[in-house]
Amino acid sequence: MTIGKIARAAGTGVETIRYYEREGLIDKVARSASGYRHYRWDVIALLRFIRQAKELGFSLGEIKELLSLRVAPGKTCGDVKLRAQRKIADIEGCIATLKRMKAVLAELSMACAGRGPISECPILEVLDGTEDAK
Amino acid sequence: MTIGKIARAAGTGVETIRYYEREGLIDKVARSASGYRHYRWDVIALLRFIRQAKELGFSLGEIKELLSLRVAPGKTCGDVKLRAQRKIADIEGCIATLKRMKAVLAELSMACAGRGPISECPILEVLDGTEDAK
DNA sequence: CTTGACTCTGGTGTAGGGTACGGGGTTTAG
DNA sequence: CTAAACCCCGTACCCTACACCAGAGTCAAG
Repeated sequence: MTIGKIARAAGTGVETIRYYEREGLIDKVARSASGYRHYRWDVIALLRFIRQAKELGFSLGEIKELLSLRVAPGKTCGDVKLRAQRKIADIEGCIATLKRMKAVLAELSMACAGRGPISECPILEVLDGTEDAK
Repeated sequence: MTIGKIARAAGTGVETIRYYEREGLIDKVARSASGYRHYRWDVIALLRFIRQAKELGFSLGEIKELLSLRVAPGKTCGDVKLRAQRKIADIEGCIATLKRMKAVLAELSMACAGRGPISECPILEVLDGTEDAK
């Protein structure tokens, strides 16, 4: 399996695979005499793993960590679970921030009739910060 | 008011102000004979406006748009309100995505006892995608 | 007058997650 | 045998919102 075939099979780009190799997410792999990378099938599963983890919000750095757990001696499910729970907490923090932003925006939007001139728009007034609307 | 004083007063960096000027968020301002930028007090309010809007999730590009609305002829509150509501929708989309991610992670986390060896970790198994866990 | 704090310009660097390009060598189908 | 389709490497570029730096000029206090 050359890199192009692996890429097509995993639904990713060739450059992406080389990038992951550079970043250490994928092991350096055997080369043919002419320098072509030669992959085994299981790399496809690995690439899928990476994509799934990315979709769950893990960064490539975190994914690298997750992958290294699999081969680290003495590591247990608990280590993986810890990462998952930390990520859940991250996501919750993110959601909370977004909700706060949304609440403020909703309030502003409410306060604005949507007609009248710009100069009297309560949204812009609050953004101007002349009255503190924390 | 030189740029440094404005920056301190507004709680931002000097570079930031010059950046905003380059990006067109702040008008080019009068210069002294030696080329120093010379600001009026109301620029502080403008910088505060930008910060508040950023905190509500508007990008600098969107903020520029908001600012240009203020001086555009014939624009009404409705135009501003529209932007606010679009941003609310953006944020809702973002929250929905995060909630989906969180739900999947929570489920995985639940499924993992947190003991046992890595090789049997249900989290890693699902990420591996051998069984489709969309 | 000197010193230190400030300002100017233009260019570069940062992080994240890649994509694109250019100039080569290789493999494979016809 | 040849042309298309691959592959290699290194580098540069995308985006955002700045931060940092060098080298030079300027301003205010002592």
